[in-house]
Amino acid sequence: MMTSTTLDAPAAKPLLSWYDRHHRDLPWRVSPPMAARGIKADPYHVWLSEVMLQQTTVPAVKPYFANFLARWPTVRDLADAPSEDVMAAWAGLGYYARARNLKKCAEAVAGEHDGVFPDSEDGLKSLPGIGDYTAAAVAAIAFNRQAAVMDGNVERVISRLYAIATPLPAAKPLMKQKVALLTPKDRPGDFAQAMMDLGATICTPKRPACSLCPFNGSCEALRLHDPERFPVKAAKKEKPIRQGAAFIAVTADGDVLLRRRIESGLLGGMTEVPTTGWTARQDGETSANAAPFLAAWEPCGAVTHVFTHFELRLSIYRVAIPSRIQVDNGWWEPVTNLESQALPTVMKKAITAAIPLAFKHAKD
DNA sequence: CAACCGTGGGC
DNA sequence: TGCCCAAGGTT
Repeated sequence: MMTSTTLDAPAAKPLLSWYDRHHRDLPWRVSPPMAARGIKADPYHVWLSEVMLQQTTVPAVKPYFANFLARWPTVRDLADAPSEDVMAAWAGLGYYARARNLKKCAEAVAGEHDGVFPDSEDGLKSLPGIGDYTAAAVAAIAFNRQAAVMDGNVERVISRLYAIATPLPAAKPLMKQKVALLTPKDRPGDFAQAMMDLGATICTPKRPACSLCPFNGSCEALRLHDPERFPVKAAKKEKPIRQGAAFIAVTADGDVLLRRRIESGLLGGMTEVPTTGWTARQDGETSANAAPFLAAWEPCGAVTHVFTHFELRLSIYRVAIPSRIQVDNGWWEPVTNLESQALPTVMKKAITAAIPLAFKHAKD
């Protein structure tokens, strides 16, 4: 039997054929059988899902996507919504700049584009929160444009197909070239989604199922018997630890003191309980003198929360007072209303440490 | 370009 | 259990 060391160049056809048989059914997706019945993708749905899916898993996005569409069926509805409502609806999904930009983008589309999304990559990329990936994805999926869509999945597939040894992110331009050469004029949206489905279900980071891959006859990494070696990434940096304290004040009526964080930076625009600054460890005392008002603050444990680039250790203090006290930049919210507030996960953890039953599905 | 920016699930 | 990772964008 003859063996060959040369591989056929990958082609889009086998991937699209694989996608027709093995595509995932997702709430925001017009799958091939639906497309065959003449159903078109709604750019608003595509855009909303793509923004939610930035660095976020499909299972995490599904309930948020359904809730957003139920509350704001069109991009104009979202543009007209109060920011507080949008931030509250986004709470728990993370990367809150996405929610702020989502609102700005909806306002731009509604106000400057007659409620119609631009149908070109350039037009889309000029909108808030839409970068290289999302512009290409919306252009391809919603508008059938021959755009080269490259996300983390595609990077992994491409890096393996061509055994690209250059580390990310330096290898991105080369990878994008390869994607552009592979992207077909026909069904570019399905091709993009197929590449992502392939990366999510077959060409996985660990233990890829190469025997099931439509590219297994033309994958250089597989030929080298080491697909997991790709993509090569730069070493990660160590996560520093920061400390602080959080203060949960409750009135006899069951109201909790809340504040709004500034618009920019970490958890920007979200709701919080009063806290100290979060600084690199300053031995022991996490100053209870930074409390929102003078009272007999009682320590009630600690909360650890891991952010993208640091670990936070919050000392929790609580106090029960007879009635509301006027506090600058703060307001009192009934405990029964906390569920509807724009509270990020770390704040729910802090509140739960002081008021165990504050949230119905609170963790211990 | 590198730092910043959340969260939850899987192994 | 700690680490890796998931449909990235902005500054």
